[in-house]
Amino acid sequence: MISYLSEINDIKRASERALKSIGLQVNFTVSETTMPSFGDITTNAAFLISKAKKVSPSEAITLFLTNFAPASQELIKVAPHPNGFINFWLNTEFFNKFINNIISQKGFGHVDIMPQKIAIEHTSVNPNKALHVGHARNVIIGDTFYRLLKRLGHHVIVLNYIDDTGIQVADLLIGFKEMGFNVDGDDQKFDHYCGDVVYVKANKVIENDLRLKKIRSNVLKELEGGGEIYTFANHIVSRVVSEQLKSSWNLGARYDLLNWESHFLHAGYWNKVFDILKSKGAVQYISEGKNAGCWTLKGKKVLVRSDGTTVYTAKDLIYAAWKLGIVNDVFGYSVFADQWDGTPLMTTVLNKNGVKLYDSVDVSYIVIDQRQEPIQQMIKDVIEDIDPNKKYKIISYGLVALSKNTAEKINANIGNERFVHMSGRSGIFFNLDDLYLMVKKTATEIINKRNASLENKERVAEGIAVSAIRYSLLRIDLEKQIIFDIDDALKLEGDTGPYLQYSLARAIKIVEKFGSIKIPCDVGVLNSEEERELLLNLTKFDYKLIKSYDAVSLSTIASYAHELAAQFNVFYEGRRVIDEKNEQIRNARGCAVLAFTYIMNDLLQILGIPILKDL
RNA sequence: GGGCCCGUAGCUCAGCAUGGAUAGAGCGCUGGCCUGCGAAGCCGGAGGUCGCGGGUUCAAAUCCCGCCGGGCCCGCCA
Repeated sequence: MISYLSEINDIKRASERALKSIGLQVNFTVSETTMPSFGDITTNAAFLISKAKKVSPSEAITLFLTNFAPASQELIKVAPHPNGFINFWLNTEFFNKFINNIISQKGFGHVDIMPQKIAIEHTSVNPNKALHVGHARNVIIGDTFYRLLKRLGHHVIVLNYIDDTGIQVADLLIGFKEMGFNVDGDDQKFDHYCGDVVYVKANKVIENDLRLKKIRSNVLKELEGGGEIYTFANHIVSRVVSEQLKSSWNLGARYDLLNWESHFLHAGYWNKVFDILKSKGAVQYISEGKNAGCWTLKGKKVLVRSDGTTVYTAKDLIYAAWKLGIVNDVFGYSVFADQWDGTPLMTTVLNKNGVKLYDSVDVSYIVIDQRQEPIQQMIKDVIEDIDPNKKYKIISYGLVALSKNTAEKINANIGNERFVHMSGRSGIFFNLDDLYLMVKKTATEIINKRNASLENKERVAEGIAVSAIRYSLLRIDLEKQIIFDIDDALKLEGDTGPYLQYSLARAIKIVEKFGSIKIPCDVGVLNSEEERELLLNLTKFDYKLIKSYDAVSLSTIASYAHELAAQFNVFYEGRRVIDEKNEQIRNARGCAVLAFTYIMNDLLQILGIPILKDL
């Protein structure tokens, strides 16, 4: 497919040949320009020639150009700038080829990349509580990266790991078993009831009660063993997970498989993994010092305690090894739930009579918050050391905290602090479901004010809520801490998800009213700056996707989508389409608008933003 | 003490991968634009020592070093 990317690559190859024939091998760049007046693509090759050959910039340019012969010469005009840059303009033929391709295949189509088998794990929230806005960041990052991988043509499986044998679940169980909380819940959603009421209270009491602490450690042991308590836990945990899933699904996320910590333990995975670790020399036995009697990673991090039990990191290692096929899969599989997109969500089962489902992958991504990065880094080192053909990739993101204003709204007093970190234990968190309902309510109010006769108001308000929430978390760089503010979250104008939906809706309306477009398109008549900029940016679709993938930067796609939408809006305000008198121009603009709808549609799909024809 | 991340306009953020030519958005403030494809929009104005200092370079918001400020991690917890 011809695109901005294909031309950049062509110019790169041609420049390499040119430099080679001059006798140079230097690290030049071919990149986007900073301003429209500098052309569409630029290279710094002449600077480097000038320096290496000790000639003037203008001589360097001449030297370069006499040896420069791109394959698609007819699509590019070269425009050297006296100060030393060599700029390139993409010409009408290029844009016509691109636009006609998009229109004939109703979209951009295949992106050129080597497909891989990939697993991505995200969400993985302890099953004792509801998802809060911090978890939402994890879900949205994971789901969007999944959508990007999928769009690029990779074979992807989405995993969600349930730690059903941990201390948080144990606390919850004690709340039910020992403290008299009603297992049937009250009238709120079961995950909210467990997290907001039972767990918070149970944890507080247990921490100050020796008897209950003792019971808790027994519960923990029994959970790993799989007795009567485990059956009870299973019942509670499944209900919580089912409710958590509803929250994720609301945001447009989906999964392929649930993995349970208890299944890995009951299937005896640790011994298999431990054997491999020992045989590869990845673990060390410590015979003296404070870690005497323990097995460690890198001689530091304890994996197996002196009493022979394992620490939590061992479970992460088991899971990592299983994902990448370093240990064999012994599970059976069955359907856990049907999802909104029509796909089944599978779960492992311990009796292996189900079909084989999981085929180990070559690359595994895990989405985690920054606090867990060091330990995951250690796991990555160990795993990639054991099998260098496998890749264990970490996507980490900054924590989501609550602004002072937001904390006060959930009755948390934070004194003079500017923000507060969320904590399930102390009851300081902002539940995702609450956020969703609040944004939906605000959207409904706006709809009633501006577009009261709209059909499906409920569905539209939901679509707006999803877009606002997803976009606001995606537009911010992964590394950055987010201080969540509910008032900001309820703003639906400006650089927001609804802005993208709105621009696409406008474009779709034009396409509907336009009538039939004559093909092939000739967009050569669109020579105003705003028209050309729109066309140019459309051609950058695969360039931006690949950049986003390579750098694991979802804000790259978010800003690209925003930029495109803004350019479309400028075009929309400045140029008429349907009632344009000049038939040639009218048709060309119709082509541009149609191509915009295809590309924007694709981008919103990747961002997980619902496409609304009316809002 | 060791390590990781962040610092760009009053506020929230792009830009940094691969150094480049006039640093961009949104919110807020302010002045305009609906008898015309949807005003959740568009156009204009005010607002910037790119945390500070040094270094590399023809060229630094971008790379390197140091410092300051903010956040986080460093358990035989999970």
